[in-house]
Amino acid sequence: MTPYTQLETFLNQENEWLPSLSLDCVIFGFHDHELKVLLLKYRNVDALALPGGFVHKEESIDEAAGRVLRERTGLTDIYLEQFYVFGQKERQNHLFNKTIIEAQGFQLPADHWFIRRYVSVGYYALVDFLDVIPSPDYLSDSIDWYDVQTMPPLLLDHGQIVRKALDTLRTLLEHNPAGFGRRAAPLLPDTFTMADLQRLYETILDQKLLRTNFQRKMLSLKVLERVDKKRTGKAHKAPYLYRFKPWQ
Amino acid sequence: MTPYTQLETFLNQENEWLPSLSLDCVIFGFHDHELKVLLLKYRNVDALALPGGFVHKEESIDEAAGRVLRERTGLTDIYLEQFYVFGQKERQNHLFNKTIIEAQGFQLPADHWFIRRYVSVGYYALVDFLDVIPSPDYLSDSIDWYDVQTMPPLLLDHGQIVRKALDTLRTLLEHNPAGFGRRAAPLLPDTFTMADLQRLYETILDQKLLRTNFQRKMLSLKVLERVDKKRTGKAHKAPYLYRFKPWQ
DNA sequence: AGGTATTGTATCACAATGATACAATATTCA
DNA sequence: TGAATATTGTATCATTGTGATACAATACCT
Repeated sequence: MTPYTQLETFLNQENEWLPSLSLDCVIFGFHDHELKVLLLKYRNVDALALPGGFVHKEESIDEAAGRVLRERTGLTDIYLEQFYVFGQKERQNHLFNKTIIEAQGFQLPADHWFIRRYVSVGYYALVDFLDVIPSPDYLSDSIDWYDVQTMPPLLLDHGQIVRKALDTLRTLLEHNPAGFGRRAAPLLPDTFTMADLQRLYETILDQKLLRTNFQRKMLSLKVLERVDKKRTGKAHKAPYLYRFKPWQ
Repeated sequence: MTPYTQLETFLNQENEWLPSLSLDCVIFGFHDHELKVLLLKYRNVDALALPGGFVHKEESIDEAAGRVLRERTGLTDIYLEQFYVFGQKERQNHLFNKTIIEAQGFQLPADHWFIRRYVSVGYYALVDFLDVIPSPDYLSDSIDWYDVQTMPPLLLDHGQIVRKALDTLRTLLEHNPAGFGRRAAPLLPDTFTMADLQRLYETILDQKLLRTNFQRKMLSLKVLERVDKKRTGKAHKAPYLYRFKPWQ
């Protein structure tokens, strides 16, 4: 099917979806000491946006979020969590949707379902950066990882949505570091050093932590398992490697 | 307007609302050392349900929640917070809605907007028990306060919604007692004793707290202001009265 | 006027945390 | 080859926060 007919098919699928409800996924990865988020760029539209989607009439919103994540990343069985509903009347996603469709050469009638007002449920996911092979769909030019700290301004309220997701992550990490540690497992390689883990925490919290106390704290949580010595070619004492213990 | 025509008008208002989106309000009050929640009973239907509503096409979901609260309690400027979205496909609110309408003697066509699937945003509010004069509307028999601990089973997933709201309150109270203290102001009279405050905390947390440590903790938060001596007729040492300090 | 139940505060032990010190060590480089 | 280097693992000290207990103060009752 050509992109053009795919799009046409999509635009005729009004009855597939629950009206006025959408969802946006903030998909976090970690690489090169940077917290990354998966963003896509629509054809002929300049700014970046979150991957999002709609809810089938016969699926729960959690299932819909899992499906969107799978469609975008190919990943299954990923921890996904709803964190907020964005329902400002000024969201103007209808203008945004009109723009990305018209950039493809289509004209939409004023009451087309795709350019109505949507209330959007925000979900975030923590995924393994290396497992994701981003591949753009028929609406988008590209889908890629961007550093959360330095990403360009996003379309609509998507910048706010990313910030809220980050806030949620921070709260989780401050109030329930053990729970976070487990869910954060995909963000790190199978085994990692304490310094790796600390960099992840520092990136999310956006603050420096005292190395020695961080180590003490992490070990006291009993969620890490010491593996071996790292011996790779660094000119210092070789650090221990750790992995997350299996659940419970 | 008679209840009958009011209901008829309402059932014709499909275009007023955002489709597939509803909201439910968990309105908490505190009285007689019990945490209460406002529940309504629909005419000719036995079980209890949360007051809920829909979102106007020209209002944000937060505004809609404020409006629903105002319609039910007459209260304005109340702290309201979104705490979760309930989007299971098995929610079956359509069956529930069908039941409460047919209990009024109406027959609805199978595709009527009121008996479609809804995804519901949960909001909670903390209000002054004494300020609320519950008055039932044309769909409901009664609206009244029920003790959270002993309330009867609720319709649909409304029991789960109340529990989730309580969980959110608990988390707030454990991780941010100062922030909670401020928002909880409507739950207590203008001035109150430390024992009153402790009973509120114990009720929400559903656990006993050590009196002396509770007092120390609360005073350390710097959100309370000591007022006077209580002299009312209790056969003990008169406790101090406190009030919440104005914000910041 | 003494008894009673409750309240306000002090204190002790212990756990958690911030901060600093220092020895151990894998590699590099003189 | 062996000292230099940067980092790592652990110990320790001071401070703060918390659970638990003790006790004096006091408003009202009888």
